[in-house]
Amino acid sequence: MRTSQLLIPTLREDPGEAEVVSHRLMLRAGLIRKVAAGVYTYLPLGLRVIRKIERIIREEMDRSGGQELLMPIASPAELWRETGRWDFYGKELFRVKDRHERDFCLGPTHEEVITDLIRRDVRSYRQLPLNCYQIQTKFRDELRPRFGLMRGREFIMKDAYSFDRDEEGAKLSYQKMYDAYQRIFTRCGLTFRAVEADTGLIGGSSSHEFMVLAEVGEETIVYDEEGTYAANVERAEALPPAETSTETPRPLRKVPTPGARTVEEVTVCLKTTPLRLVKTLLYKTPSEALAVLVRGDHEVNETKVKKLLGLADLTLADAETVAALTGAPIGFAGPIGLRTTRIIADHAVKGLRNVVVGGNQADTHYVDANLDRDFSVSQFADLRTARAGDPSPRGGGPLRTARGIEVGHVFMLGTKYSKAMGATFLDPQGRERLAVMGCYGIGVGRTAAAAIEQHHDAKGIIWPAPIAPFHLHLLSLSQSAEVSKAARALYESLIQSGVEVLWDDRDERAGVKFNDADLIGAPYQVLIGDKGLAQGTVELKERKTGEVKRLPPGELPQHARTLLPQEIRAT
RNA sequence: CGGGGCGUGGCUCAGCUUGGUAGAGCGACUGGUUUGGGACCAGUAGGUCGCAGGUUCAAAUCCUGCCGCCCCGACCA
Repeated sequence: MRTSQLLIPTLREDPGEAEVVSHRLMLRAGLIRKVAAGVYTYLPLGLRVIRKIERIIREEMDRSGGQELLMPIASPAELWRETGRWDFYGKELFRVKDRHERDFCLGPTHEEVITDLIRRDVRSYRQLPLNCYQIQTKFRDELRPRFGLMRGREFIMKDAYSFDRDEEGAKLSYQKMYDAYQRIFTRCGLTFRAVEADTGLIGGSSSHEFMVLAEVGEETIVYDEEGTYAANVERAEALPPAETSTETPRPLRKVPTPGARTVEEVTVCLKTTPLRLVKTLLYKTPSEALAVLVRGDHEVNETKVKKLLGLADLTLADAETVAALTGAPIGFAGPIGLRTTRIIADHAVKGLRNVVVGGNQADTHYVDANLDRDFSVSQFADLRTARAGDPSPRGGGPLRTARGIEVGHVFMLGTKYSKAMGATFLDPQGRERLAVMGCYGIGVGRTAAAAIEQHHDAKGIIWPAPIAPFHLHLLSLSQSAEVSKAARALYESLIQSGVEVLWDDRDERAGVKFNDADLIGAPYQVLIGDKGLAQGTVELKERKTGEVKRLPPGELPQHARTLLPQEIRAT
């Protein structure tokens, strides 16, 4: 295509609203424009990238037995009430009313809609297994949309749903998708890692996230060097400490700790270490107040607490609640004499002796408190957040942490949705069985953003060839008749040989074209200028390395094809 | 939800403290000179200063409310 006829509004200056690299470059290179917070228009160049990614996804999904369908964006509240997610999903669900005041939502994901379809039209084990997918616009009213396509309120997502006769079959379906995802992100040119993940609002028994490793990633992952364990920190297991204290319990004492509210302040005040402290965090759940105990140097993992208790909602208690439970302001809560029965604790608390805890009285703590003698705990569990340096739960070396962008997520759903919605089929014996489900998502726009995060330099984007908007950017460097003629001929012959070429045929100075080409980031540039033509050559320049080859224009189409990835050459 | 910041031509921003005829650079358009890394000269067009109300002889500027956008935080007791 020709630049003079395409809408590619590149920006010379950095837009004020963009913070991270991918967002900035997408705006500057003319890929996207914002319509509202977290809502974007895809311009021609941006859409080409989206389509490239979608195409790779379709090929790999189809190859793995998926079949494409398309579900509506709007769905009625009734379906969501059946699974309880009309309430459970909370404020993130984009809700709308029709003219009759009936509730609808704009789908953030489509388990309800697909399960409704399957329960109506799939009756027999003969129709299973089934894997249906779609690439559709999704809506999530994010608490904080940010970073352009990285976290939008409206975004394009591939979502797939598998239905199997039994657990065994479901595992197979899951594995197929897991493998397909490996191929998809590899083909997109990404450096990524599959990690164990929390299942969040989707639910189900287990899941893996596909994380693109990048500094700006919103997720933290932990992993061991041996590669035996990698997980989202929300989920990462923390092993109980190997050692338990053998100290002799000393008598409990109440001591003044004026103004010492934080672990830091208390340790300074009492000249001790966080390892000898037990923090008491008070939470409110929809039904009760709850105390969670962790060692002073540890952090409560709220995801784990929610999961343990089956809660959708968990918030730290406000000052009022804290006062009611402890009789003290925030900062002095402790398990001794606390006005709640529900006290749960992290494993690490169990082996401690003679610890410091809050006194449930202003400016007061207890020292030499001991479990069972001075306070009791109704349940021990893994409730803390894993951190760098912890032993790997799979026995490998110490855990490390990294940042990741979640581009894909695969879930083993089990029968959560089929049960709630009655998606059953008849097995060979004529017995009614619940379909066993899985679901699998990929953020298409986020994948594009992640690719830019991993592939750019100071001048602009450096697209991996398979998802580049064009393979080659042809720059005619002057308006002379010779250059125009040669460029046109080359443009035609490149198209003939199947190369996707963007020809900058504008009446612009060479510098402007160079800068735009570097910004837009096609993997290769072809420069045609009067100097080169006088010697019978054009220049082929690799965007990534800046390496230049001079060759006669006639040889270029042939040569260009050899540079393109196998899968593109084949098309 | 809390805190902070911003909203002035297509873009980046100045002007606001101390009210008095709305500015710059880039971009666009016209003509000319240029032409291998964001040219130069001359000229032209383009803004209800986010919206509403208030104070004032007079408001981009002061006050109030609302809307939009960006960033940080959302409690580790």
